[in-house]
Order: sequence, then C-alpha cells, then structure tokens
Amino acid sequence: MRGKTIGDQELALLQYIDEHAPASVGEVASGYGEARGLARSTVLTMMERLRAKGYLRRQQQDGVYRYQATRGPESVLQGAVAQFIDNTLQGSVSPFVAYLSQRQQVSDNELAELEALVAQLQSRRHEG
Amino acid sequence: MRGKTIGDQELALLQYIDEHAPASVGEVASGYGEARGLARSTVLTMMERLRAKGYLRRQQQDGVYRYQATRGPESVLQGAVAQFIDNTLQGSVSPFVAYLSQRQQVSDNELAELEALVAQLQSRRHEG
DNA sequence: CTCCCTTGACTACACGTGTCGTCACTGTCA
DNA sequence: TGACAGTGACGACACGTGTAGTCAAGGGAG
Repeated sequence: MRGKTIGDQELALLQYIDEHAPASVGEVASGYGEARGLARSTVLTMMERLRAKGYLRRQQQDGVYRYQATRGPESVLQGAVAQFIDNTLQGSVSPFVAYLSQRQQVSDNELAELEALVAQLQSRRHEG
Repeated sequence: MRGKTIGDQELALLQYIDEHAPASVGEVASGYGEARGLARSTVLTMMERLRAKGYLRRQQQDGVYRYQATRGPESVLQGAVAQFIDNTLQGSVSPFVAYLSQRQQVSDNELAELEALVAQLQSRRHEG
C-alpha cells in the first residue's frame, strides 16, 4: 500500500515540488534549496531518491527533466502521520491529543478543524 | 528544553521501562526484548543510549543496576509529537486531523478524548 | 570552434538508530 | 574449587537520511 519511508527534508521538498510542478532540478535548487543553503547536488539527490521511492516521476521536456508528484502530498502527509502513529505512538492517538491539550497556541482554524472532525466522527458512529 | 532525539524502538522501550521501573537489564531483556526477538545486548545498548540522552537514570541495587525514567514518558511522548509536528508537518496540525478523519477505526475512547479536547479548547478560548 | 554554464549521474561521508557478538568479571552451586 | 549463568562495557555493522563534490555530456555565447 503505502510507499517507502520518507524523511522530513524529503517530505518538505516533495511538498514544494508539488506546489511548483512540473519543476526542473535547477528551479527547485534555486527556489527551494538556495533558501536553505542546500547545494544543487543535494536537491538532485533528494529528488532522485524520491523518484526511486515512487513519490515523484519525471518527464523530459525541452531537454531537461521536469518532476511532479505521483500522489498528492496530502496522501503522502497522511501516510507519514499513519507511520508516525503506528511506529512511534504504537497506534495510540492519545499522546497527540495530550499534546494539543498542553499546547499554548491552537489557532481558530485548528480548533474549527477539530470540531468538524469530532462532528464527523460522531455522525459516522451513529450511522454505522 | 527538549532532550535529544529519540527513536521509535527507544521510545517503546522507555515506556516499557517506565511501567516496570525500577528494572534491571536482565528483566527488561526477558520481559521486553525476548518477546520481540531482541538480544540482551541490544536491550542493554538501547538502555545505555537512553541513559546517555538523559531519559533514563540508573542506580546500583543488590549488585545490579536498576533503571528508571527521569521524566514521565508522557512528556517524552509529547516531545516526540511536538518534534514530529515541527519537523515533519512544518508545524501544521491539519494533516493529523485529515488522517483521523480518513481513518477507519476510531475507538469510542479516542472519540471521547477528542471531544474532551475540543471542549477544553473551546472553554479556554472563551476565557482567554 | 572554443569556453563556460547547466544538467544528470555517481560516489561519498557523517550521524542516528537498530541490532549483535564478545570479553571480562562476579557470584553461586555442585 | 571449578564450571556456569548473569552482568556491564565495548566495538561493530547495516540502513536510512541529509548533505555535498565531481565528472562527463550538451548547448549557447563569444
């Protein structure tokens, strides 16, 4: 189902590429790598690793390869979350809830999302 | 603030030790390691690494060292969650919520926790 | 036609983490 | 007293990830 594991920097890069797809290595190196002090070869390496893992595909266009995500990064992000909950939290969501309840700043937006989530879960439970 | 990074296996081990504190390496190797096919030296190595990172301390007792967590693992778990949200999710909680809303199984307990969380956040917002 | 810049593909290195093997020491039981 | 079992400390290796240098090929500018 889920693809291979993915690192934090890789994930951030993947999101960037998705937002700027289809992007060439040069463009990503300028727009993403340069801002964080990454060498062009670093960006290329990561992009190729992402491709090897199936998160990116590329296509030659005007002599250069242009990359784009294979699945939307929402699904990748959710995969990362699922992986984190399974591996690190042993499947339990509680630590996450506990963290939020301690957290100083919870924006209105986030609260609204949580409210919607609870409402959805409630209705789902009543149906099913 | 937060201690050094901690791996998944380390985290699981830390929780086990906290539940069985104060525990000797032998006990942990039998009770935790054996069940997952880990060699005694593996368990010892992890425990010492946790100690080096400040998550465990030990005390000689009847000729053997007994280990216990320095902070409750709730705080460590929450640290892991915070780290994950910062590094992997770039500070956004939304992917978590999205994941939960897709997830097939959300137990009654988890739903109750989420309800309590929302209630708490709502009241906090109204106060402050 | 030559020089230089961009692109792609490798190779490589450091660190964290997961996993062990082994060795030396100590105490116990026959 | 001698063999055996548990204990602690190292050293070590594999893999994933983050990061970069370098080199060959291609294309445009002079």
